[in-house]
Amino acid sequence: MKLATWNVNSLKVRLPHLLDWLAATGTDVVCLQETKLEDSRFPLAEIEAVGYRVAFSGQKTYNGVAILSRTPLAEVQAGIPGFDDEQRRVLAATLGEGEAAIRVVCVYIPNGQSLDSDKYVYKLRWLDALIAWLRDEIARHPRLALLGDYNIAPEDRDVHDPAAWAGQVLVSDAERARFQALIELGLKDAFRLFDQPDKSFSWWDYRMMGFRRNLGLRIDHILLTPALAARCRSAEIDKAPRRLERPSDHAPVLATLAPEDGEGTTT
DNA sequence: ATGTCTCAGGGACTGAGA
Repeated sequence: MKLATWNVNSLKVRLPHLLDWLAATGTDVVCLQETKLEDSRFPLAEIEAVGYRVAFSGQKTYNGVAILSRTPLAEVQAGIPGFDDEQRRVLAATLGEGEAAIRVVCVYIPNGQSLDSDKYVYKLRWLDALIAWLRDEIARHPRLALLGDYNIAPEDRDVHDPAAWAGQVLVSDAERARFQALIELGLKDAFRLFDQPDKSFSWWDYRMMGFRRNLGLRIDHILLTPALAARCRSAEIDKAPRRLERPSDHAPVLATLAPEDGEGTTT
């Protein structure tokens, strides 16, 4: 089972990339961020036509999240319960049933703009609400995957030039402490379960020829509870869509899970 | 290198957000 996350930076613009990529990779579940589409404008028919069920929570111009899955989605939840937020940044859904059910949580964590911005205060508050909610959610769903654009580079090795970025948003101590709090809920960073090339990034600024010079950050992540991490066989960043014409500024991140014992076998 | 891309409003370009 291939799970993925991709900040598409406008689903309207990136729909052809997404459909090509789904066909090329055979991804089973993908979490999208920055769809930037009101729900009435979501390209439901085009996506269903290629064999995916969809849940989405969008708004005009900004934000917007969606989950695409080859199997049905249940218990769909938009937003963090009890956290009042106009911005469409969270969507959760359950795949499968009973013991084998997997809870998928798609997040578009606020960018924060800069350390002296109100948006940074919002980011930290938002992360605190996410952490508190996930504590309960993980207790209810031992098989949980948290996928999305975290807008946090967890470590210096996730930053092309840590000295240049020191003290900036996306790498600040307070943000990294929140990422660590997620890890302390028991979640594992799927990408770091495996040896990875140095200077592996998932986002590159459109400016300064950032992608060609690999001036990137690793800010898109797949975190897995231990039950899912034990089944994780590989994780990678797929840079291919970033090389296309009119790319998103983010590349998709993937994790492959082995079937659970007894799952997918015939008798 | 205030660098690029997307979107809305409004009907050309500007500003916001990232």
